[in-house]
Amino acid sequence: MSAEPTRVRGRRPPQGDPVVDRAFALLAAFDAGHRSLTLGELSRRSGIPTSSTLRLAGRLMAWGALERGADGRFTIGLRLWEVASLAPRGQGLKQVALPFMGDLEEVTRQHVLLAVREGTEALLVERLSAHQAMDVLYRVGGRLPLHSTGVGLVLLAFAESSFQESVLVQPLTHMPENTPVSPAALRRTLAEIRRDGLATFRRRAPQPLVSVAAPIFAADERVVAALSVVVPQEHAEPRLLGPAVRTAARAISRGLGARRAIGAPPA
Amino acid sequence: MSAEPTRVRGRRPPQGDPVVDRAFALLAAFDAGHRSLTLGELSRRSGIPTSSTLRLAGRLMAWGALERGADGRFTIGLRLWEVASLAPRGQGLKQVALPFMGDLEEVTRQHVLLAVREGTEALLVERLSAHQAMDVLYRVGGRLPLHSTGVGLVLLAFAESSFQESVLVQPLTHMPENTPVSPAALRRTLAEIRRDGLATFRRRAPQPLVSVAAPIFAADERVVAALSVVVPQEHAEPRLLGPAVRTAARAISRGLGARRAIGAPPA
DNA sequence: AGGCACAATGCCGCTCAATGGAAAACAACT
DNA sequence: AGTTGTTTTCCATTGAGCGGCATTGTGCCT
Repeated sequence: MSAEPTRVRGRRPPQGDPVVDRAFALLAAFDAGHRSLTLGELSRRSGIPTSSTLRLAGRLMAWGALERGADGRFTIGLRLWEVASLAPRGQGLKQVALPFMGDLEEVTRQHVLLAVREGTEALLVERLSAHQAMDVLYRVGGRLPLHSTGVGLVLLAFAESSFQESVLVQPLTHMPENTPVSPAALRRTLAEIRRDGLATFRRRAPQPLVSVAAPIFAADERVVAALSVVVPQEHAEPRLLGPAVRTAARAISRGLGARRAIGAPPA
Repeated sequence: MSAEPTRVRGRRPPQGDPVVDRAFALLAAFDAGHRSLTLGELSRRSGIPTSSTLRLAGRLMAWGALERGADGRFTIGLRLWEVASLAPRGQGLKQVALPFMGDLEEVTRQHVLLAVREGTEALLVERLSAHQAMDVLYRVGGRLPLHSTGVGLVLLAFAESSFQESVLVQPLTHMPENTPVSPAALRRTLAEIRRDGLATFRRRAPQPLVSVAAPIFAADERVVAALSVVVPQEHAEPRLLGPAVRTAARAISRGLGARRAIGAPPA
């Protein structure tokens, strides 16, 4: 009966995720270490078959979410950057903060960081660094741990307590040194930060440094971001840095519409 | 015959664009004047029926491309900003340029702009502005005309000649004043810019200002961006600004890997 | 408090856009 | 010319996406 070889081409394969999710999976295949990808890499990293990857990537290119160089490698497109710059917690925040960050940088001549909380990490929204500043730690758009950076501690200290607990439950370590963090000590640190409206974080490795961070309040009186300066240990005069950071943070809060923007305890 | 009311629910409606295009149409519904949208607004601005908009927006939220506030309004999500920050022509460029832009700002105490070409316009990648600087003109992520801004003229002057012609063919006007641009004069201006590696653009309204711009070269020796300072007319000493901008632009080019980065004519 | 307009969400049966394996075209190596 | 890996084209199938409609929620003007 099967004289004819009956083409089995066309049998619809089992499907994966919905199209939209796949499209964004393509975008998520890019990271700091992989800013440009070939079709094959894109396919492997996103887990989508090559042919589907090509079809989808083609659509993303047509819109401008991806670009393709002369060598055939894909990169994130400028059109995506353009709409993404409308993110209130990204560019919107940065726009208000940047001039004040510039002031801080001029005074300290080191690094000035602006970060927000995203999930269980801090996301670096902006960084100003003088030429003569110490080696760079984090890049803009990158993620920082909440429990072992100045900005992270501030964001954690002013987060909802339910979220704090979920973080404190997990085992935490300071990363380059790989030393464990005591939950009790961290709890005490967070209380101090809330009391002072200021966090001071010291790190030994890779270089000894001090980070002084303060919260930034939005119009609804909640903490939306953290501002900090990072200076080398020997350079440090935290007693002088504290007021400077707090003042800048307060100025930014006022720029965001906060009225009673705190930064110091009522008494 | 039609005794039964025969439910016509379910008849598949005529479809619009493919899903992926629609998803990005949702993102494109946001702009500088509309950073947050209700479901209805999002639906109207993207041309997608409400129910479909809700379903799609839900998926975008699950991924983090959109966020929804307590008031039900949608905004661009931070996760999108995060991947978009990997765009080589956006953040990548900015990362190299920022320190040198900072130097320029400190000297001039006014605006420093960094822009790339995107389609027939310039896209503002970064802007530094001192507090005491004159009123702000453009925002980061916004678009500028090629033919009536300093950075735009540089990008146009160093673009492929086929593209230049396509621009020169169209009728152009300087915008706030609404005066027409003479193609012959523009052609001469572009030739001068190529010769000098420097553009000087003056504008009367809304305030008299001078913009001095220089090209930034990438590793392949092509112009990928333009750098400029914008200062008020009375303040201006273009003879001094020129070398400063050119030096900074050259430093950035070198940072991008350009070896023979020009900025002045060979002789 | 009733009526009106608009916004947001839930529901569901129909179909066509999206699907991935196969194979061809292309490239870069021996 | 053979081997290996990447990119692109082709296509028969089918479940994910479709939007009209109904319902509920929310302000605003009588």
